[in-house]
Amino acid sequence: MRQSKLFTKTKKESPADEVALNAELLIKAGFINKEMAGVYSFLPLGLRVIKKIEDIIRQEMDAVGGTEMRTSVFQNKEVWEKSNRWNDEEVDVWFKTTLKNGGEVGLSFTNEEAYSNILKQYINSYRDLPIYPYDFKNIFRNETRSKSGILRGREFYWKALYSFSKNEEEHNEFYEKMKESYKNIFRRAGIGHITYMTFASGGTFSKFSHEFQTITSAGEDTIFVDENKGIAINKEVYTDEVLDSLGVKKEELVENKAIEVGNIFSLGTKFSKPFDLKYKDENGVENDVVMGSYGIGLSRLMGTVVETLSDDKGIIWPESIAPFKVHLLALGGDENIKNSAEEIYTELNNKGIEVLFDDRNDLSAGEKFADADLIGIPYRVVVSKRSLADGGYEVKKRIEQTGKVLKKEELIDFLLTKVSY
RNA sequence: CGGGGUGUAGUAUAUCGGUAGUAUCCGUGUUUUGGGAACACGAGGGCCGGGUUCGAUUCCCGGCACCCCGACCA
Repeated sequence: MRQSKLFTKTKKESPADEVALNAELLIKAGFINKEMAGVYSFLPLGLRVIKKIEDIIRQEMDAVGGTEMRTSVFQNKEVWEKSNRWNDEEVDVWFKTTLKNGGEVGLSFTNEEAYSNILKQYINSYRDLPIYPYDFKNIFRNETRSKSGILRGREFYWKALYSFSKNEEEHNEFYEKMKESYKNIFRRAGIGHITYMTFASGGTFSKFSHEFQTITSAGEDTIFVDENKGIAINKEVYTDEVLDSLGVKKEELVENKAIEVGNIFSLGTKFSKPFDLKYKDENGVENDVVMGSYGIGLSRLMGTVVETLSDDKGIIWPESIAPFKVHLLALGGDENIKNSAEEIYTELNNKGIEVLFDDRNDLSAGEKFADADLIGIPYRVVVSKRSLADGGYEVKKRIEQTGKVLKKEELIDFLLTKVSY
């Protein structure tokens, strides 16, 4: 993509109405636009990041047998009355509105009811199970206080998968798979090293739920990390009894602030009962379906990455979710430079490498460098009088201070080298 | 929802009961091009409603919006 066609521009000044680092950097760099408290639009660069994250999650969900679908945002009152969650006393984050004919509808704040209601028609026999439908969608929560930029919005983008299993054993087997799946996702998104599977309160049907908590001072939760075991315990279940049952020692735990980027939860029959989700087994006997829920906030994950990976110049995107792999800068207006830049731009595109090409005229080198640092694309390639005199193109990683000059073929080889996540 | 704070050009800010200033951004022109270039000219502003006052952006009251702390949640 040519930067001359990218309508967003970077800002020098930090927004006055944001304190959160993620919002500050994402707004300055032109990834998001604030609409109101807790509500952000995703601009071209921001949407590319969201899509990259979505692709990673989709791959991992499909790998465990997930089937993607899309539930509606408008929610039917009658469906939610079955689980007694239409009630404002039970759920205080509903956005509700009224139809012309006087009927009420709500905007999705979670998906258990929608899935249970839909799957009711399709689950009859043991042959129909297990199944793992999931979707990506915008979720609406009327938070009393949204905060921290895109870490906690009133509208946010998430993935939710629900597992429908024949029994506890089958459920548990899948649940364990999802633990690994989630670890893969956060590793691939570039925050695996600071993200811990965290034991949290479980509800009626299991002792624990599992949260995936990323260490950051911007976090809302307090967790106790056991570095050796690679796990953590949420403050909400931090008791001697729990520590004993997990076999961890208090003196080996380190307290940290963290943000919950995902969670997995055993639901048991909490929803299959009210929705009458049953199946006949091989003997013709009716059994309750056993459910689980598995959520990830994609917009929150994006914010978490920014919150944890940046320097004083701007964002440092992990290659896996960066809006582009390469930021190509043409410095100066010589025909030689322009032609060389156009040439490499075309070749990289042909090789399938995503390039943001700063082809803007009349901008100083310093301004292009500053923009590149702020936007945070992993590889910066410079074409200039100097680079051409040195025999080619200067490539520098965002995380490194100095680059090197490569010939065209060397550069292409270098950029084509696969990085594994 | 309790507590605290803030509302001034697109953005970030200053001052002031009496013509609202600066930077950036934007437009035009000339000169620039390896770390947010220089000069000149130009365009652009007081959240809403009420009150006090000769006069309110400033003081008072109400509202709304936004931020932070707490409570609550992916």
